[in-house]
Amino acid sequence: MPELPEVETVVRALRREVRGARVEALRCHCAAVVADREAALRAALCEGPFVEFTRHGKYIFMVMAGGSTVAVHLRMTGQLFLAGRERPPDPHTHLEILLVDSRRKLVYRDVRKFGRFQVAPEGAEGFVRRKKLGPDALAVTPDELLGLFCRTRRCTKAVLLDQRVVAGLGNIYTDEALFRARVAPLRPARELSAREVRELCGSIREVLYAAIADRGTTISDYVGLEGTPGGFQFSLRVYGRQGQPCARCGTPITRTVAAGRGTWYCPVCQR
DNA sequence: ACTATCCCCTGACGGC
DNA sequence: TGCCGTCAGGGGATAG
Repeated sequence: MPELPEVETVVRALRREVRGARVEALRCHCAAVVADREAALRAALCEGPFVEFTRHGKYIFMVMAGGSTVAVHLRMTGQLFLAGRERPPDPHTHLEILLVDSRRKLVYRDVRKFGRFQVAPEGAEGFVRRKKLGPDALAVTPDELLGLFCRTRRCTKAVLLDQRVVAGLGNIYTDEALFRARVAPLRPARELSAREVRELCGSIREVLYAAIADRGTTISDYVGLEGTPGGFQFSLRVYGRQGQPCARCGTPITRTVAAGRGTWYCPVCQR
């Protein structure tokens, strides 16, 4: 499931490979993945070349020369990759963005169809405000986290998954950051000391940068813009590792449910 | 205002 | 073998 490191990997590749390209045509095979009318998305994408690609949390923003912005969210199983024009669309291919002066196309594939392309008339910053997204997980400060942590009754994991608190963390990196900071996922957020919140904030940044360096995590569906999987799945210390020994103390990793999500942690190291 | 729950969608998996 | 029920999960909608 694409979280911040996977989205950042795609955005960096889009900048490198697609910035400056002009859209020749949009083929839509499934209306469900377009939040607006298909014609509105087509008008935005075809109005001029891609000027820039940006990201906030798990959202990708495609900024067009004409001033339009398109927000893309990959949700659970969305894939955005470049392919040769001759590649036939399979049943899970929902959008094809044909690029001018190139034999390539930008393909959107999504088994579960949870992902969305959405025109953002107010631009990226306005979109972030409208969705009430918190600061990006790579930019959030300990003070910002502390301010929200002491105002809630929820457990720490639930708070970290809340995109209005901090944007970009999903189930995998929340568990991994909590492990690195030695904080138990079910601890009420308001009980964390300022020192623990600082530690957690640092752990979030560390694990996200480490995952970006490995081009993200591929558990099942994620691929980068070139269609290749990430490599960070081999460096996960708790996520999905029920029964396997903790890397720090050897205690078997425990699985529980927090905030309705499968949650893995070390019952000894994490307090 | 805050929090929990349901829903979308499809593939994987377990039970019989 | 094959059928059917259950589960997974991000975020929006809805209900307490």
